[in-house]
Amino acid sequence: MRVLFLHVDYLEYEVTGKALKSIGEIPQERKHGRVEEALVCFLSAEKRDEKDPKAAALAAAKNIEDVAGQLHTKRIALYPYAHLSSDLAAPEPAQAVLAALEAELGKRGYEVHASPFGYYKSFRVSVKGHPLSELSREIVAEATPAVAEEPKEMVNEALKAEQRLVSHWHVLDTQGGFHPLSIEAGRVAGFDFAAHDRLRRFAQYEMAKSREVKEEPPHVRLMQELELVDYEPGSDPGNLRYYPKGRLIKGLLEEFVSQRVREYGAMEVECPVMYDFEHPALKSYLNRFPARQYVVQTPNKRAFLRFSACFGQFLIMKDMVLSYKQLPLSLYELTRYSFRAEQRGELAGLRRLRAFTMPDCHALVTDVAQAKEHMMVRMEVAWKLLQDCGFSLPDDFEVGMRVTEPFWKEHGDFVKAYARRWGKPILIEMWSEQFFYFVLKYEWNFVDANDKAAALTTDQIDTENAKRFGITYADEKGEKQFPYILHLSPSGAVERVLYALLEKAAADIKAGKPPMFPLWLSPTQVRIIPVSGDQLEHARKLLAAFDGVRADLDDTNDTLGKKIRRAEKEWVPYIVVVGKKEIESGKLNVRVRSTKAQEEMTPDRLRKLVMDATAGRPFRPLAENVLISARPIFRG
RNA sequence: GCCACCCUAGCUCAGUCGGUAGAGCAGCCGCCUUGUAAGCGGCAGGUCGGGAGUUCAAUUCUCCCGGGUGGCUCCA
Repeated sequence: MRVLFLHVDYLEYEVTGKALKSIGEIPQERKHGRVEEALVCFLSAEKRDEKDPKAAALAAAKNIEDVAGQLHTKRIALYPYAHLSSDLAAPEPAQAVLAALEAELGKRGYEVHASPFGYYKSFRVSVKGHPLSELSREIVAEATPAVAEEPKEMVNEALKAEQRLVSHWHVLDTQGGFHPLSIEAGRVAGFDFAAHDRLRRFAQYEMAKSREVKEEPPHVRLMQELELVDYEPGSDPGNLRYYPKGRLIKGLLEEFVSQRVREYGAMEVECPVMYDFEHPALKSYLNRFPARQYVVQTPNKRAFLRFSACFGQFLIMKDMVLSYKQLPLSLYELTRYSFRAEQRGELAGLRRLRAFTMPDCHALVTDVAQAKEHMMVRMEVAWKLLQDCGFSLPDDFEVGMRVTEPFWKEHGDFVKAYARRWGKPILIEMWSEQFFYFVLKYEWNFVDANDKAAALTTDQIDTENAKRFGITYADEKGEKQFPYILHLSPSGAVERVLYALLEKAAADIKAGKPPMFPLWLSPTQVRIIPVSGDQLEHARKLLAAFDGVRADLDDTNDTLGKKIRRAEKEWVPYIVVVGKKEIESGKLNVRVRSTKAQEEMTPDRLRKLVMDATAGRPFRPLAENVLISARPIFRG
């Protein structure tokens, strides 16, 4: 609510006409009025007052009383005046606020004159002109616990800091060459990008924030058409639904990432999804992490939903008894979910979500030297993992590295070694000082067809949080030391892995190649199609030859062409057609998606082909009924 | 969150200069028994995203809300 206070000799007004069509008639005697020696309050009720008109009226009454007290007047004129605010309440709630305010002031012993709401009025006013006679205030209702309006998001110090952040950009090539970048005429300059177009697009995205394409990301249509993932209007934006086939793929990715991180040596733990705002360490951590939180009201406190696994693992680590002999030491959790209340317009399909699944692995290391060494160990884990998920490295990604100037000066060799290992030039953002809890952070960014970049794998060297959370280890002398902490997400958010796979497939479509998932992720690996109903029984028996393979059977009585088409639209990698010939020969006619060829082979041979190509990856059985005719449609 | 645009059958889309809507595919029923990306016929299917307003009449015009897309901002 906004109020303009005027201490007046007199105020006179006269109704000239209705301002709102919906407003009721008023009696003749209310159509004009005059007050003398009064405190006039021009009032605008605002949107935010609608939630609790009573509380708004109460807060306003308190303010008016405060001002009236200083002016020693008991006479108050309330004058509805819409022009004080650009965010007005709707007429009904506004009238409710004003009525409640009038009643409240009456109760407090004031003589209250209220001019009518919803009418144009002419007025004359004589203002006294002393220092207190003109005054405006913006009044916000105090939140009472029972009806508290929770802030939709928390904007913390880190977010604000990031907005002020000044940084400088460079390209670091594999020979250690360091090229400062600048923006000239909207284009990134300072490095010859001729052989590195995607790095150019990434730098352009990061530095100039300008987009060259303005299209819907192709993965959105694909995720829907393939019945993998879809929007869920019944939830909050950025919280998606997964259909059986999407759940299958996501589940396999989740299992695979976790498997690899355990093999690397991390210990898997599980932590709560919500945390107390008032916990001292968390409170200060929140202010160093640039993210917006979901806020939840528990029965007796306000909590935020985790946006990563960091604090859960830190709270465990602070209670652990640790020796230098045990470091480096890693804890791991696959967070389903991590929550970030991203701004509405930032959400995009699977690229940017409010609820996402992030593998998060924190390693405690003794010092910078061990941090650097161990970061490279983890880099190899992530490298192999993404390769085995179906990506080409380093081709499919661009490194963005953020580093503080002091770290660069002291450990530039490490950064150069990293670029050499990566095998292509990397983009470096350098900060003159340490704004966040890390001194170095890298991300592997997938740059899509629309020149949008999305970070997948990321690791950081954290120099602050051990102190903040009280995490210590005993060194050789038995003295307590604060370790450094590495923050690795080996694959990045699982949803983003799926996003990148779909975007890659979309690029294949554009290039005239058949789009595919890696075999171990294909919802159907082998589709058996009988030529006609006569072969259906034989085809049914054939399923038994594909133990350990996701094989299904098109038992509809559609034509062969139609059944082939259906399988192709589902991206089935191996389509087995069974007719009279095959029954007689005992061989299968296999339509191979990747080569578009038809090949003759035995059932055993095909099974072995699939088993070999998926060895070492997790397996899940079919997500839906083995018979096509028994499957529902989730989405046309 | 801000600015712009979009929302019609399960899906993809027509359409109504304001008089409550149509196609293809999918679904169901029947015929066909199929040789490598859509066989034929019939039936059924809609609070035209939700609410309010203007109007004799709103899917159509206006406003609000929701969902989505693009841009800004921002990130795993």
